Amino acid sequence: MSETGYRETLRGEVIAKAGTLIEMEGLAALQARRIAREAGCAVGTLYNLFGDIDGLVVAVNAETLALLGASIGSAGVVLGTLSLEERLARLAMAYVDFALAHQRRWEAVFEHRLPEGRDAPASYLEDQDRLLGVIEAAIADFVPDANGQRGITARALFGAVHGIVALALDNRLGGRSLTELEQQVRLIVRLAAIGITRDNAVA
Amino acid sequence: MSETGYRETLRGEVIAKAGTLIEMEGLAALQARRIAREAGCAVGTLYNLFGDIDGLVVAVNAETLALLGASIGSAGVVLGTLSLEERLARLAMAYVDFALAHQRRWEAVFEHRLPEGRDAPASYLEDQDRLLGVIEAAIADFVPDANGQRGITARALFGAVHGIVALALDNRLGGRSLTELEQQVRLIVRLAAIGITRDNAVA
DNA sequence: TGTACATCAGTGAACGCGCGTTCACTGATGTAC
DNA sequence: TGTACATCAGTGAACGCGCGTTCACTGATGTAC
Repeated sequence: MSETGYRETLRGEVIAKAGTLIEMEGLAALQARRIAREAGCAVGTLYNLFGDIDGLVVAVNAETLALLGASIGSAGVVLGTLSLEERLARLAMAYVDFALAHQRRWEAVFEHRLPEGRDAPASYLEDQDRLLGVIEAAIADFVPDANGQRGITARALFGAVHGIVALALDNRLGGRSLTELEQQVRLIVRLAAIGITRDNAVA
Repeated sequence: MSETGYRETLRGEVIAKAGTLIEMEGLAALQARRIAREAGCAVGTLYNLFGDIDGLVVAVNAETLALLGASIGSAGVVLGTLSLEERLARLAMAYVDFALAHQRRWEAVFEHRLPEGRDAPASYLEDQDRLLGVIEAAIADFVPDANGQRGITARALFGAVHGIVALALDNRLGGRSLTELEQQVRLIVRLAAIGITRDNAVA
């Protein structure tokens, strides 16, 4: 379908440069003049390609989410016949690794706010669903799907790990060091795995 | 010691108005002219009182953290002889209630970044320690303190609940509705409680 | 008590900067004849 | 093939705005004599 013309290429390059810039100096460094200079195009071109700066940020964030999805996805396909705890640990560590490897870029996904009334593109939701799908698949053997229980569990687990990671990244509350981050994630994963197993045994 | 003079009173009023403004319209609405107008003082006065706008934000955030600390603290003192799960649930719901009641104000604590090289006041850390202290006290009967295990557990639990709440507040990832938020928090708390109990029984 | 002076928190018009955004223009490419 | 014209992505100087911040000034309060 889409023969990648010059326009597509340029667009991709700008997104890549913008991603790097965010990764290096954070979302606030993504200014029109700055990214134009670093991507080697004119300021006006950014507006041709992305509408406005928010559009560029959204494009970068979408790519970031897709990268995370791919990362978690690869971790998900090799879970084979592992124990529940080990499955959760693999997925959680994939998330931790991604967040640490793309720290500021990952923060930007949550930091950026669209102006009132404008909302994120559909791909955000799709990537989100794909992510949760991987988790749901990983726990499918252990959690029944009655009443959407499996979905709730997947979301709760994702949120739990996310929270621990987020607090560790800006150590405003909670996390002290990277070792502690890993300890905390492994702990919550172990507790959840035990809890899920016992809970089903009882119920 | 500090007779609350006019200056102290004014300072308190400005912080209160700024808190309300953030609560209503978010951190971005806290502009010098705006807060000066709403607090009924001159722009320059803000600089006399807080040094700069970041100083004002820090003051508001410190107050927010103190309020949360008080809230969790009150929940903590009535745990009596409740089960572990019930204890964790009470604390977690206190957190959820606070975050929902002061949504944008609470987001501001995590949204605001001090300029490079300047760091948050000591009171941030103190409030953080107080918060974790409450959680540690709640789990003390169930988690041994060897190797700082209790502290790790407290942080992990806090982070887990925080993550679920944070994702629910901006529903970019994870949380769909408030009912789901509550379901997820109750679930993670139950799983953790079961996990902690069984883990100790086994180990 | 009255007067002259010092102090200093409070004031707000004005400054300067940096940002997102625009738009008249350029020049490469495609099309018609 | 050659010429004239149309198109349109790309350009970047210039615009305008809104922000944080400053600083010469005001006037209320405290102090000295």
